[in-house]
Amino acid sequence: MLRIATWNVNSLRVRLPHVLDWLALAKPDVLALQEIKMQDEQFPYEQFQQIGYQAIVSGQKTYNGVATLTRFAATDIVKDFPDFVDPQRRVLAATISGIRVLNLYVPNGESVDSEKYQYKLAWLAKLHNYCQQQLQQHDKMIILGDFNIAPDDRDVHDPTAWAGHVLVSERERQALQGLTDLGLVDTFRLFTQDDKIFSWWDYRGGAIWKNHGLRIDHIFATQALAERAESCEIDKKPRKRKRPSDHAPVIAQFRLD
DNA sequence: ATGGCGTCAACATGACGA
Repeated sequence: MLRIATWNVNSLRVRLPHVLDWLALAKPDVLALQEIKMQDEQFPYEQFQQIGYQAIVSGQKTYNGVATLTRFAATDIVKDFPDFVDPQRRVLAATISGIRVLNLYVPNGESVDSEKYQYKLAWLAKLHNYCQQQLQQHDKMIILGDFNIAPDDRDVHDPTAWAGHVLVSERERQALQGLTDLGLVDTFRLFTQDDKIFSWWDYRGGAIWKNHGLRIDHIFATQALAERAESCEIDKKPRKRKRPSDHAPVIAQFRLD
């Protein structure tokens, strides 16, 4: 059995108590964190070590930064897409228990007419190439993180208001479809076709209490793993605590032999 | 139409996020 989760914590410094509490309750084997907003030297390795997790980190001051906590050894660590020089720390690949685990913080994109949107699309093209290359070497692969893309209108609280905007725009959705075309499966949709289930809610306007959100945090898996998937769920409880991240953790469970 | 909320770096307020 493998329990693996993803959570954009929006500052690990601020959210450390929530992360420690959630690890104790949810007991994942692996937790992919995004937006840790700290450098490697500031990472609280000891506090995770004390509860049985080792950490691999690609940190960055102020913005971005990803880390993967794991109960099992992590090898073959990669922190950049090949041939893509990027000071922004958004990628962390490792092999854990024979599974290639790719932790991602996909760029936000700001708005569809911005430079940052072009960066997002270019970044997603590099991701596609990297996945294609990795899939040739690994039949068991999990790609998880904050994708900053809602796959379809079921994943959007108000599709009319959001139509054409960044996070739901056609070109981003096509990029995500490109991963599906490579054989990667959105594990959440193996278990429910319900609409209005979200992983992110705006801090403003009490969005969590009105369930005004988006499903933008995902756990994709290759077919070899998808057929062993037992669940994929979003845990809203941490989002309802005081001083929360604006994202909730997503956790999937796989049967392994 | 704008800001709405939170974090960071810094010490005022702008950048950034989604």
